[in-house]
Amino acid sequence: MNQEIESKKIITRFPPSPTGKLQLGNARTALFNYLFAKKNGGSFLFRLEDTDKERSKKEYETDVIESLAWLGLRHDNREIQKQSERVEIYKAQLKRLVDQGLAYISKETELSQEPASGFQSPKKKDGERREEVIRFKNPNKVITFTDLIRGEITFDTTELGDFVIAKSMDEPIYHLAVVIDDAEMDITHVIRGEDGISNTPRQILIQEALGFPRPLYAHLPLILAPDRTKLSKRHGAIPVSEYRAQGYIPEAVLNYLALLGWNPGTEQELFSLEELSRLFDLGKVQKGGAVFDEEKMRSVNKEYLKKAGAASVIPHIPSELTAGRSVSQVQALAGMLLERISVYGDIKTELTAGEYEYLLNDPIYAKEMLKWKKAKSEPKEHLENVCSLVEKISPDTFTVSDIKEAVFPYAEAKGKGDVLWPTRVALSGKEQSPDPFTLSALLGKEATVKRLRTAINMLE
RNA sequence: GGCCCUAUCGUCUAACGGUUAGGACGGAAGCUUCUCAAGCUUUAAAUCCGGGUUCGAUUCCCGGUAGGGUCACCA
Repeated sequence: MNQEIESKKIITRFPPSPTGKLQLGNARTALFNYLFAKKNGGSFLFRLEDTDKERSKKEYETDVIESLAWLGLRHDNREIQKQSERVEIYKAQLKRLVDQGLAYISKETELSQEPASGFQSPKKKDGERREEVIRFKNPNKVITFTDLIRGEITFDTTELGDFVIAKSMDEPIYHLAVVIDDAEMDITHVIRGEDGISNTPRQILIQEALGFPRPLYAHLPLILAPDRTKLSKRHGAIPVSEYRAQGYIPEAVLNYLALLGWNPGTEQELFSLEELSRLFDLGKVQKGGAVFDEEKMRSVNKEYLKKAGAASVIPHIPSELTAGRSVSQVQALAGMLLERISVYGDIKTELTAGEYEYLLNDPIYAKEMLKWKKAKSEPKEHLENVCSLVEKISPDTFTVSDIKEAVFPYAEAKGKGDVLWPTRVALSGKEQSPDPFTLSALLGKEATVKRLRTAINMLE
């Protein structure tokens, strides 16, 4: 059977249900499906599994579609297929099963046919139970399938009992719908999360009853929260759209996600989507779950930020910081910010934390701070001299390099800390800040001179 | 609890049976134009346990232990 699949064009799919925003774990599943298809010259298809009418929402549908587009994972089917629009197809197949005696309409009495076990499902009470459902007639056989990542997996399906495959002839349950959709879309490889392993045997049972070919399966390791349990909406999972809002670069997110559970076997860590599409190999996918590490993702994003350069930062600078500044001042600002952030949104965060207060208002500080702790000389004279050096620079060439050229020789002659520390404090009012040359360029000649004079006056 | 899956530094991971067990993030230390940031250098840190197989096990097999997943008229 596998022979015949291998000769066909490879088709993978990503079938989220619009019952929540697109989470990182789902995004990685989509990515791996995308990469596997591209690597093998196949297609990557997208469909929405919205058979659950109560929980599916338009809002989530939009989020999922937009998040996927933002990440740049384009699917090859033009029209997005929705299960809710295919009820007639499911109905026809359901009817076939019932007619052939492979499924039956079950009158649900007080005693259901759930397999007996000590485990009590806490969600059993959810929703009203129908008086009549369609159950699959379980042939009670042992199913063995090959998982491309884990090898052979065997289940005895007897414990599944006659499971429900539809709430009514018009309302198929997930297991039925996936099997039919995958067959109709000619899906050759089902690549999904590890939590899908236990669904596989019942889906294979349905496939066999319907006479559909069996796709190849690959179950990806889960993405875990720091406590090593599955990342879920109520447990640490953050939607892709949230990372987008925080100012992550989509390629960086994809890059990080690719490395969660996979690596090419080399020490390379930065890849474009094209490179990933070339290098990806299901055989090199990890078996164990991987803890999501936001720090690592931030550091990957920082690498992308560096490649994007200072110019890319400019559109992300809040207007309060750019207001009243010249083009060159804004460029200097972008350069300064680039060194200090990992994602664009950090600018806003740090601004809110007061990190860039000196860019908005004249600093307020105690005059004692003007003296460097290891100073060997008084700061007042140095500030006066620096001020007059600065005043000689043309406001048109008031750049970091020109300012440094004018002031640095003096600082070297008199003691760098003795000169630079008070200058910097006069400009920023802070013990920790960018260097005084950068600060001057950011503030412009007028403000720089004004702040230096204020400091000199404080020392009178 | 039944069934299924998994097991290398704190985290993500490399090592087609033979390596001083490598890299990255994070940590520590140092260097760099005063402080911060950035950068550079150095450094600490791991093969879950017990049996096999083998001249030799991180690697193969078995058992244990631990962790996870799943047990819906959700997907």
